[in-house]
Amino acid sequence: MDILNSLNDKQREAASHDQGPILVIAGAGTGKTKVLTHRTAYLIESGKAKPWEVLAITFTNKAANEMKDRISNLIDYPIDRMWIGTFHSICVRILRRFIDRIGYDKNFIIYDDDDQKTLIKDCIKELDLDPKYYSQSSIKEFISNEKNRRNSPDKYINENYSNYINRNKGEIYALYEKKLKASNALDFDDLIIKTLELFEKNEDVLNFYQDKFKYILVDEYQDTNNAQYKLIILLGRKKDGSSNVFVVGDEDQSIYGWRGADITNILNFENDFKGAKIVKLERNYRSTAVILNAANQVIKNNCQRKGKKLYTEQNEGNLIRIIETADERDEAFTIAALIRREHRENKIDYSQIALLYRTNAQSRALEEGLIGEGIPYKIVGGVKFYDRKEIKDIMAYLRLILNQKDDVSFDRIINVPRRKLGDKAREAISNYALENGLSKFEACFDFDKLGLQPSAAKSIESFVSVMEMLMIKKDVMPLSQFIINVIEDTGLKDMLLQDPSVEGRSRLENVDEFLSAAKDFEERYEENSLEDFLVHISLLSDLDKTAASNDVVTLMTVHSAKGLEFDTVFITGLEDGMFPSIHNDEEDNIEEERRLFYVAITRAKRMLYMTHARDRIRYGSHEMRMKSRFLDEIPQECIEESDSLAFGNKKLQQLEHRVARKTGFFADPAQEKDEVKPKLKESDFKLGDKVWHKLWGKGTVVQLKDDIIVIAFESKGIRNLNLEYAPIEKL
DNA sequence: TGCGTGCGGCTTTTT
DNA sequence: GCCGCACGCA
Repeated sequence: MDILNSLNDKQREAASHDQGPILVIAGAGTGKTKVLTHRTAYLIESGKAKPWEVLAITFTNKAANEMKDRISNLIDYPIDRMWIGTFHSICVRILRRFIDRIGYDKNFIIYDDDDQKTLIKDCIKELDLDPKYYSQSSIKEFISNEKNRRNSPDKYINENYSNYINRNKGEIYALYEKKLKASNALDFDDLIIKTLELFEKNEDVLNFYQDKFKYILVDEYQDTNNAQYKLIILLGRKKDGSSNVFVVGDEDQSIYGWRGADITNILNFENDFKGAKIVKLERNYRSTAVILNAANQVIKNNCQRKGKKLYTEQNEGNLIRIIETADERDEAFTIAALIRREHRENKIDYSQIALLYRTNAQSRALEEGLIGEGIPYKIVGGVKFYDRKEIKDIMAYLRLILNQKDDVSFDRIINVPRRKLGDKAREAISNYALENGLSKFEACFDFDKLGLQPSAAKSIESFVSVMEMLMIKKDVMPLSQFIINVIEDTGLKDMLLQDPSVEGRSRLENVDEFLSAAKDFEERYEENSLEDFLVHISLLSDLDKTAASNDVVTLMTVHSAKGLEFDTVFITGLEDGMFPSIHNDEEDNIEEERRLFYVAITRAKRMLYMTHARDRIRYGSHEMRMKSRFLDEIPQECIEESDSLAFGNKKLQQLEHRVARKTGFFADPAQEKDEVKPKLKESDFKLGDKVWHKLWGKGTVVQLKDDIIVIAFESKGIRNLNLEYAPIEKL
């Protein structure tokens, strides 16, 4: 069959597999997506399955969209009838249809991270617990864990009754669940959990979907958590004992353990699905031999793996450059200078260059370097578009209009824009709501019974009448038109217009962008109600918007980079405590950090740079840093180490000196004068000369070319230095 | 009720 | 070094 022609033997073996469970271990860059898409196309083209009988699950919308695009290039079927999506979006689709079976309203809303935290904060306050002992983030993690383990609050409280702290955590969990339910809201975990619950309590629904989905494909199987795993089992194991589950994954790229992903799901696949076939894809089509060699050697240090070794038929390629810099500013400027060089001399598009880091906080310094050199860039992640205050405000209005039980949204906007409704009014509303079993917004309809000052009651009255009008408008206007009405009628627009600051203007621009997103959604989808739009946004991540952008450098965390590839990659901040993160120092976690490093390495096709700083500012103060232990796991023959000075440009040098003066780290003022001494020339040295370096001491000249001098230091190994700037003396 | 100030805690990664 | 919170004043 034509569709399978472009695959290699292993890929074809996987893609054309017929009946029964199969696990495809697909190393980085081995054509995983190709196998998934070609298999799907093959199933349909060969008549084994109708398009609507295939369920393909991915982890990101971006991956889902890419799959759809690529499949539609392979076959002629309309792909919109196929179920291709993330775990979360697939579950929403099922819940939208059947959630009333487990006591929810079909127009439920989805609470994101932020909403969750707000709700948790309310719970802690309501239970009168000290936020010092119960932080929002730890409680959030706790609740998520318990949910995914499928422990109910009651069960947890019973089991931990004697432990005061844990019992209280259980109480928070219980109240949180109660409030969620009352708001007719689901959090991210619920999307999966409630689908499980639906299936478990309604055999007919489960049977319906089991019959419907003749073939199930799961991408990134190593990242499934307990609940997702159960979902696959439920849908995948048919009543007649058969199971056409096709999972693709790579245990070496399992990097979401902290989010509940369970690497044993992939390691134990054969036990869960008896008679499973296993295919390993090990031929890499992405990277040079040097890069692959480094990746293989690094990941070899892990124990939790099935083991595989990537190979390539590409040539050796460039050595990996490891660069030590003075601090994070030096790091940023060095990288910027190198990017310029790659762009100019090697004609590498900016869009083919990525800067990776362990934590989002690192992006700021890097950004400054790029700005300094005038290099265009974009940042993936960090503060997401839909997380911006002005956008969240509009969303809160939209959600409240849709679902009057949404207390979190109500609290957000009741005094935005200012309506002179402060703590007093809020308290009165909240009390009345509690006494009468209403949501806060519903309570507002009884504005004359709340026992408020006349002015406050009047304010609520006008708020309610605006909202009532909007609830009517919702059903008679196209989406984007309606949202414009919301922004104008509620006074949000005037509020933004009144702010003349730069931030104010950018907020207005964001609102405009939001409106065009709504317009776009309205035109693109047939199911374009407000409900649909809100779901769409809730499940969207920043990553999904990265595809269509112009020639700019990409900055992102290593996590975000999974699944992507670039010609040139910079892995930054390779210092102990940073990468690996100080939080993941124990044995188990260090393996996940190593996998993360492995993911980072394998993003690079041609050129890989790694940087680490000696000194980095964290929490506002300087910290000395050691280079990452992971760097020592890369074979010597793959790397070329140097100091940032080897790439010296004017800016960098000035910077270096400013740093020196400020911190006294480099040199004392007396030494600084040395810099004025005549520049060194190539002819000043010959191979084998002994030299003295200000920082690294004694060394021997081993190579000289174009103003770059390579010196073997007794303590520091081989370094490249720029003759023009290197602080060295002939001995 | 709204706004300014000062203090403390915190950063891992995100569908 | 930033954000959120508590407190105090107009």
